[in-house]
Amino acid sequence: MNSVFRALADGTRRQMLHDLADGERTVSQLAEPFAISLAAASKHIKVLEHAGLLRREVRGRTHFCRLDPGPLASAYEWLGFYERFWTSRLDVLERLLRKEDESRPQPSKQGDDQ
Amino acid sequence: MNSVFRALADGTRRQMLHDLADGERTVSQLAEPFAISLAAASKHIKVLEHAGLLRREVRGRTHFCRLDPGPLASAYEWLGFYERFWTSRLDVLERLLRKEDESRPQPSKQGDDQ
DNA sequence: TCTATATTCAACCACATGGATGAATTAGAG
DNA sequence: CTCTAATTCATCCATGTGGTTGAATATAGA
Repeated sequence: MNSVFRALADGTRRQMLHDLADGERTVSQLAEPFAISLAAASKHIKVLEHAGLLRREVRGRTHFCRLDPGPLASAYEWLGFYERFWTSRLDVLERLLRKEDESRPQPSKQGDDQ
Repeated sequence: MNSVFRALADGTRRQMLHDLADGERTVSQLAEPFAISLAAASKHIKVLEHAGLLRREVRGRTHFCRLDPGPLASAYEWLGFYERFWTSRLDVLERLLRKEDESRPQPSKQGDDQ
């Protein structure tokens, strides 16, 4: 779990995952959108691989990567434990009120509700 | 999002969140289960706070912490994008086969499928 | 075989992280 | 006011991270 969340804690790697969601990609293809060296991208890919989020298949001199959703499912499951906290009536009410607050930046007469 | 996943990438902090799921906790209470200094626990709590996962209310000399589920909901939502990958028929089949494989450690005749 | 391509490896650097420890801050309790 | 409790601050340390660069490895192609 540690390595999974750690891997997700970086925008570069999250976008790589997003790219992999469209299908198989080579290391160069994954690196292409970023202004970093291939070696740096290679390290990111290794982090994803170590977290089990990415599987690599070497065909010739090219490394083809594909998404492995297993750890994402585990993370999703872990977070699911807390689902009740953001779907509870109290929390929904609280967020509604906060949203109300944001869309009404004139604190002329706060306290109509609640 | 970075800071949220970063905060979740540590077992100590994940357990703190789990403790907070049972209700309000003080800094000392959150630190108690761990064999680390209060200062170290305080740092963990600050990481959670910075990620927006924890709200702090100072009453007297005691800091009371409670869970803020908002960022967890965001993370959950982010992961939800990939849900189709672990609920697709192909993936379910693949995981079933892998589970079959694990429960049958005699590789006498691999290659029946595929 | 020679060369270009795809990728990793090995150092190196700046900075973040998780921990310890001891002093500082703040506030109840007597 | 003084003592103690709750917490942070400041400093230090070892290790990890994200990045660079240049060399190494391995394969495809002429």
